[in-house]
Amino acid sequence: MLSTTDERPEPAADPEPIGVMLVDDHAIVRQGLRSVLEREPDIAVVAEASSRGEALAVLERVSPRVVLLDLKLSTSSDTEGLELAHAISTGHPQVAVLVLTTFLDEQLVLEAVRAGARGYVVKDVDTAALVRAIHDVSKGESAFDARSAAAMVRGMQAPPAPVEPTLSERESEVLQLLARGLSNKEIGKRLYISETTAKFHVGNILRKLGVSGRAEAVYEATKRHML
Amino acid sequence: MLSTTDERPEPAADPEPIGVMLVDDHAIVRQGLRSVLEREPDIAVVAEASSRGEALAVLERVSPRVVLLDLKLSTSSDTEGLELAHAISTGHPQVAVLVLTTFLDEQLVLEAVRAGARGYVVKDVDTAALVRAIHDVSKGESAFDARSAAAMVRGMQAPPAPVEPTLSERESEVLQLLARGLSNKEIGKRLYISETTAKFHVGNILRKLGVSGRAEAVYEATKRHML
DNA sequence: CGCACCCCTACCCGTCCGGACAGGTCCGGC
DNA sequence: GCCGGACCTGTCCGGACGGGTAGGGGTGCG
Repeated sequence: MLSTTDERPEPAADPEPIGVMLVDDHAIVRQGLRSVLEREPDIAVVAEASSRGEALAVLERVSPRVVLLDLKLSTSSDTEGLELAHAISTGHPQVAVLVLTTFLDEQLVLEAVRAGARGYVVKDVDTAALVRAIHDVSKGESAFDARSAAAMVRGMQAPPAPVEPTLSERESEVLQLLARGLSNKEIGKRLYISETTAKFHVGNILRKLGVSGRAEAVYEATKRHML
Repeated sequence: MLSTTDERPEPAADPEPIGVMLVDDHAIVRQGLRSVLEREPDIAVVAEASSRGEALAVLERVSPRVVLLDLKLSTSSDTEGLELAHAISTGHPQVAVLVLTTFLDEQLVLEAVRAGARGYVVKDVDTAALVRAIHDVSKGESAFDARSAAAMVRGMQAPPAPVEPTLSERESEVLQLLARGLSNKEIGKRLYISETTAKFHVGNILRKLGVSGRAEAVYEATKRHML
């Protein structure tokens, strides 16, 4: 490689900067991250993407060492980011996925790891921590900020009841109506089934959610993003 | 007409840059915004704050023309940002509050305006739009990106039932317990009141929320960020 | 002083809920 | 073919729920 390009006064670092790709659907966030990272001599932002499809398309052409993925569980599609993380880490195993997110969701840290993420950093941290995390994952190590790591540990050692109950198709429908305050009779009418059947489904929902009443069911379902 | 004391020497290029203060509890976001804005010759980031208290304290010393306020309804304290917006716009009327947020919440746009915000921009927009918004509010105009404006219009012309019901202190407590599935009897026991009284409060909650049952109450309360 | 508002309590009553029985039909997989 | 699962239906019953009516207390305001 003929490094005829530029004569840096810095003889030490950057034999080759770490190529980073930014994935976030917010242009301003991407811009901000780019500005922050461009100050680092050994980091180069080599690509950006604002969606799942775009990210995967770009990865066919360029191969960054690190993908900085903003997992915003904001816009309803809670799992979209996780799917993308999984798609990247399976399809491009040489690329390290570093999840950057706004909130610390204990559950989400675990799911991110399962989806192949090599690190999880909450946006709350200072710039230095983010840069450190990028360095870490680029070297094949994992990188979790203190709180994420703690959340992960807590999640790991609490496996007694992690099994997310799976509602059947019908039960999900009933749950929707249940949340809007419909009585069993009304649910039955709406779904063209008898009140008895509606009660049957409601009972199953309560059992699966581990709750003892409709109100609590709505509360739990909300927390688990089932509504 | 606010063209007051200051005599501009140069009508042309930056006689004085627009002083902007950043309020966001995420250091990375602040850093990113600062980087973006520093590229604008006629904008100067003159202060930062990461919390309500800090912001108000800083405003005692410096007087930016624009406060860029990140209203993240993420961390539970949904109204904290709104309170800050209100505090700033009442205590420092010469300061324009420009709300910058991650999500477009129809309700929140209206509340922000009521709280005195002069503009509302979703982070999703490109940098140029943000810069334009800062210019606009600094000139005393209002600035809303297309979607926020649309949301505001929709909200405005739908005033038949916009009156947010206000729950009393006690009712809020009852609502919390209600959502966790407690029965009237249990609520009474927990709050050291009789079951009858618990029923009384629950009834008032249902009436104020305009719903007909506990389940629906939880659903509505969740939607209105009351839990 | 009324008046409004919030908080607390009691009784009645019809409805609904949730659980426990006890069945039935389909369907796909071992 | 048998088994499990999802889906559907019924009956019984004690308790919870929601609405109504009718009071008690306290605070703060004009």
